[in-house]
Amino acid sequence: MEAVKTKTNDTPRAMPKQARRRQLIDATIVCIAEKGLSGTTMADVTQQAGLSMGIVNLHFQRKEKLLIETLRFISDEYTSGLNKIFADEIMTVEEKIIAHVNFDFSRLITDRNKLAVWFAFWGETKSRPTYLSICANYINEIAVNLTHLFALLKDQGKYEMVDPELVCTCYTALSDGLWLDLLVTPKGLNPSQARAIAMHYLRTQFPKHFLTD
Amino acid sequence: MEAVKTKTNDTPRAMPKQARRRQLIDATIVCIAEKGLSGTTMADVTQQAGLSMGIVNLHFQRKEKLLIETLRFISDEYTSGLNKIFADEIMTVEEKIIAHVNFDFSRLITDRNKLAVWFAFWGETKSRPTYLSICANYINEIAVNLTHLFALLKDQGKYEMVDPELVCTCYTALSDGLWLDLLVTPKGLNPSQARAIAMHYLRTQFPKHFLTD
DNA sequence: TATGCAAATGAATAACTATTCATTCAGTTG
DNA sequence: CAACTGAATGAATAGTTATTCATTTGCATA
Repeated sequence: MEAVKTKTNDTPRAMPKQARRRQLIDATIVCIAEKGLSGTTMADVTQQAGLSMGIVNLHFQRKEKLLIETLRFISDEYTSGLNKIFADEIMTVEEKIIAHVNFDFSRLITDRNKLAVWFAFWGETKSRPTYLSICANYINEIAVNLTHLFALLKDQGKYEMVDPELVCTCYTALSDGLWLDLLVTPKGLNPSQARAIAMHYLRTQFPKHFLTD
Repeated sequence: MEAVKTKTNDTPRAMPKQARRRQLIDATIVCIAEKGLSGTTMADVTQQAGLSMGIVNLHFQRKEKLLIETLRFISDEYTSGLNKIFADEIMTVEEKIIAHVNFDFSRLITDRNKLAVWFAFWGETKSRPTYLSICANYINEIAVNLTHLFALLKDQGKYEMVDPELVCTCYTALSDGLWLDLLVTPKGLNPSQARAIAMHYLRTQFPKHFLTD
């Protein structure tokens, strides 16, 4: 790992608290991606941020809290992106679903550093319920919203045999698996191919829709 | 974590080397599931195995080697199960694919302790190429075999539009995602439901097959 | 430009964990 | 059954990493 500063070159003393916290979270994401969750030390994070040892404890009290805030940051970023789509009042149902897929495989979300953080935490979920509780709410909320969109599309297209809840579970699992693929074997699959696979699945369920790519 | 011995109650001195190694690997799986990869110490593992501190270094030299052997064990278990199916000379193509799916969602594979180990290692893959290299071969081999089965089924059923490679990638990602679901939210999905979702996908690709459940 | 003060530093400390190895132990052999 | 052998033990050691806090720094205000 090169000791490159994650944010700005200089270190203005009076940077707003929030910005410094964000700087440390960014550094943590890079470190987890490069050294793994178990290999990330306080020295690594602070060096990556271009700051001194004590800084994490100053802003987050304990290492564990920094990790939790890092997970929360990534989790919020994902949730809020999707919520914008769900709340939109102009897009059609079909457009919203496409927007959802596009977001899932956008640069923002398929950034390999962030994917590494996601899976690092998922791998520890069984032993640290805190990690799960941070994500549990958003997982459920998204499932409800996405299932609703599929139900609307089912009505619109007279897809008698479609089970919206099943399609939601299947799509969600599929995108999780595709993310894993993007993280683990980046040479094998790129984000736009992953997106195409997700669309392929949706077309099998709603053959009259999603034909425009 | 209760300090329950993973294997036998007694500790026969002259246990074959291989059995003692296996006992330590079993203990490691339990520890990673219960404390996470980053939280698993040598003291945890040896206590879980009901043995003494020095035993891991005696049999594996270093902690890292124990971890690698644990991943290799789980990886081999999966690969060899599938290879038996691929090599079978009696089953039809359709039966082999069903057997593959059944294996993917069998007790042996959906054991939450083992799933926790899988994802713990996936999460560290980007930072530890060794972990990836252990799995890279088998990932590729399985993909080749499974794609071949799909290609055969395509011919048999005259499924003009099916792309076997795409179906393989999609099925693989889907099962990865379903495993993650089983690990993270066991209340939400059980193995037989997960299996049903995988079959649901295959039916959409090969509608004339896989109708018997 | 002096004073106050919160932010930041990093050497020192405390806590933890992997590894070592002299010793003990249990089974085997002559 | 005494001597031998290799497995197993676990206290001691070496190494690593989180956390603390006395001190320094840079900015804001008077």
